[in-house]
Amino acid sequence: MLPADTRRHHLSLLLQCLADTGPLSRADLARATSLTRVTVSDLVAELLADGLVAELGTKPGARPGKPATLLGLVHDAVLIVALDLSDDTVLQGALIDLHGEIVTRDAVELGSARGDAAVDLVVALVQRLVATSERPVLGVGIGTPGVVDDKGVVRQAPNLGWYELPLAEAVGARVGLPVSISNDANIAALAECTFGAGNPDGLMLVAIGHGVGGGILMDGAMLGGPLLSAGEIGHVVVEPGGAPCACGNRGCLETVLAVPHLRDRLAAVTPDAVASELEAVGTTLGAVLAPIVTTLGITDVVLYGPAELLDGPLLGAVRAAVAERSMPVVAEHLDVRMASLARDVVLTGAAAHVRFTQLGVV
Amino acid sequence: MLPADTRRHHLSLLLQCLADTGPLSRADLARATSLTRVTVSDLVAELLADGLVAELGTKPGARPGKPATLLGLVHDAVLIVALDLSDDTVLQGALIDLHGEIVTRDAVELGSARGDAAVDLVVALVQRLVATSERPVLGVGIGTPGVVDDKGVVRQAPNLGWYELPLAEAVGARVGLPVSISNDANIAALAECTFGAGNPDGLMLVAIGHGVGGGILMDGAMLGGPLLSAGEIGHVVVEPGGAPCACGNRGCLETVLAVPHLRDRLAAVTPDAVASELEAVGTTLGAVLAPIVTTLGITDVVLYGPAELLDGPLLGAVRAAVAERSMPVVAEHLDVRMASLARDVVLTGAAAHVRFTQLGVV
DNA sequence: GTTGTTAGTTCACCCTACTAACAAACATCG
DNA sequence: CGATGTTTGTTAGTAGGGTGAACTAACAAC
Repeated sequence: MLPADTRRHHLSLLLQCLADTGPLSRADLARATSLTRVTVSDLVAELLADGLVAELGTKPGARPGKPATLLGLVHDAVLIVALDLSDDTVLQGALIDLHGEIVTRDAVELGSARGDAAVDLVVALVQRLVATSERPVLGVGIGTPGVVDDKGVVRQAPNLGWYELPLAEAVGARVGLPVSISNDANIAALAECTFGAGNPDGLMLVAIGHGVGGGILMDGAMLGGPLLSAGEIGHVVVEPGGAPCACGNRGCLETVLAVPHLRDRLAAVTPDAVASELEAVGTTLGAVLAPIVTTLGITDVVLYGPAELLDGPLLGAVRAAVAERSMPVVAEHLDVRMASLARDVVLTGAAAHVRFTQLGVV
Repeated sequence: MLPADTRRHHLSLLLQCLADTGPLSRADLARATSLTRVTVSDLVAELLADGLVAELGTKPGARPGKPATLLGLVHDAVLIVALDLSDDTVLQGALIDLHGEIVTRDAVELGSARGDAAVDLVVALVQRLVATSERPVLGVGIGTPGVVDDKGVVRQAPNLGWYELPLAEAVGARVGLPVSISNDANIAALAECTFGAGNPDGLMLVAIGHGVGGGILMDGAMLGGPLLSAGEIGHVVVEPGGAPCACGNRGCLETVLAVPHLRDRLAAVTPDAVASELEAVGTTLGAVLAPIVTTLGITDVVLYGPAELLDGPLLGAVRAAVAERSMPVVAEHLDVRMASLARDVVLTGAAAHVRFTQLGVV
């Protein structure tokens, strides 16, 4: 840690205040951060020079003393390149501003590309988006399926044929920008907390798609764990000795809750039995969630996946099952709901991740 | 954050290196921390002046160049006052050195003291221990039952009659030392990782006594959560509609696993059925742990409580149940065992907490 | 003895944030 | 309307922290 890191930290503090509270004067910032007005002025000057902050005129409201000049975040001063690699066929990309608004979209067919060829596609997509941007690019954020460590090494992502691949380093070297990489579900949880209504002190996102994954934020941080697998709820066994699962075990939650299995199951019953089938699955999920939610004291559980399947009897059953099996205090504070940002959670989460790593803004 | 914090951080880095690796020379420290030799010398001078570090003579091994002088931690340069308030009748205290070795013990009867009277007892015990110490006291660490926030405010501890009590502030003001307070189970988990064999990246401790509590360390940090209740596994419902619990719900894990209930249950069966009873309880606990362990990707589960009940068929059944219901990758890396430090976990954990907050040494 | 290597220190310099003092711009009150 | 008091933001000057360059000290190997 250099003395320059102190300065970066203080710059982050200021940006964080402006992001949380809206426009403030230098004196306001000094009070909020308990830095000196002098220091704040100096730091603000740097942010003004970078264009991240702009003066918005004098503060309204008639009070004695020299009128304050308000400072506000310039949300499109820089843009973030965000990639979502969670789809099997298409790599999604976007340019996103600091408020999480998508400015431009782009995509590339994955085709049969795997391994290095897939990396080439990622780099090409990033470069196209960078070329599109009319503003400086703050960095590149990537959400990928699989296991990713905190240094941007993809430990394994079978869908893309990546094993022990230092993707952040590789992409960073080729595009000349800082690159942040995370697991898609973890990053979706981050998006829910950053741009949605999620509580970063205790939120779990359950991603239901081809498989069942998830991500957890506790005390403001994404959980990783020794295996970098925190949040991976899909392979909790719900039916010992049940249907075999790709993981090697039997009766995993994924064998019941993953979208393909869910659709198969619904197709096998009469239309008027659909609701009760969904409820049964919801109850199963709730029974798995209850120990987790109670033990972690989580307040937000967010489901991410096809609303036509999840947002109805299933969600209701989850709520009921969790409430029945949790400590009352926890159940009172708990909110089980669908993800608020629907389809772009991974993209916006990748942007949030970059915003955090580069600017320190949560 | 002041520039002085940078220095404190660097001092912590050096202490951490010495604690992890054993005696090192200044040049070794410079390499390990990637600070300059100049800076390390300066920092070391400060640590030498404080007595936290001592020169141990020249480094053995014949190599060219000036021989290095080894520096080592002085583990009893300062002592820590640690308190364990988890017992209903006696407040335990100890003086503990930086290695977690107990130097002196002391205790005070709680009697019927509650509220402010209990605080007085705590202060008296601390003052007695401080007076006993032949070395400077680094700080006071307290492990208490109940809910404690990160600022040392006891939100509620019914056993002691404390509600919204700023205990750290109160005790700190009266004894003139920095005070760190945490939940007893959380702090026990910390002890297991600091002085025992626990993995701080993913460990859960389950404390089984009068009630059932717990603490979790993930990614090196104690989990708190929005309700400050992370780890509280006792009130997960294992038998919907089962026996009523103090929490207001029915069929909580605590109604099955808490020591009094466990003893009652064993007393009601014939001696040769004891093992199978314990196994049944162990299986229940394993079923609760499995979703948590799998979803967090935890590698260490530690049981803390009476070994004659836990360390046998019950532990074995927990292992089996968790393994059956978890993802194979997780089960492979998982170790379910008894706490290694037995009866002094809370005391040593409190010491570890102080060591961390005051010196930054994990 | 010479050479090369490693450890630890001295010195001059840069960066950061702070205190003290001040100018600008406003409200309020007699 | 002018004097007074407040608040904002800036301009010095200072103290603390870390760094690179160069130096001394101490040793092995030839």
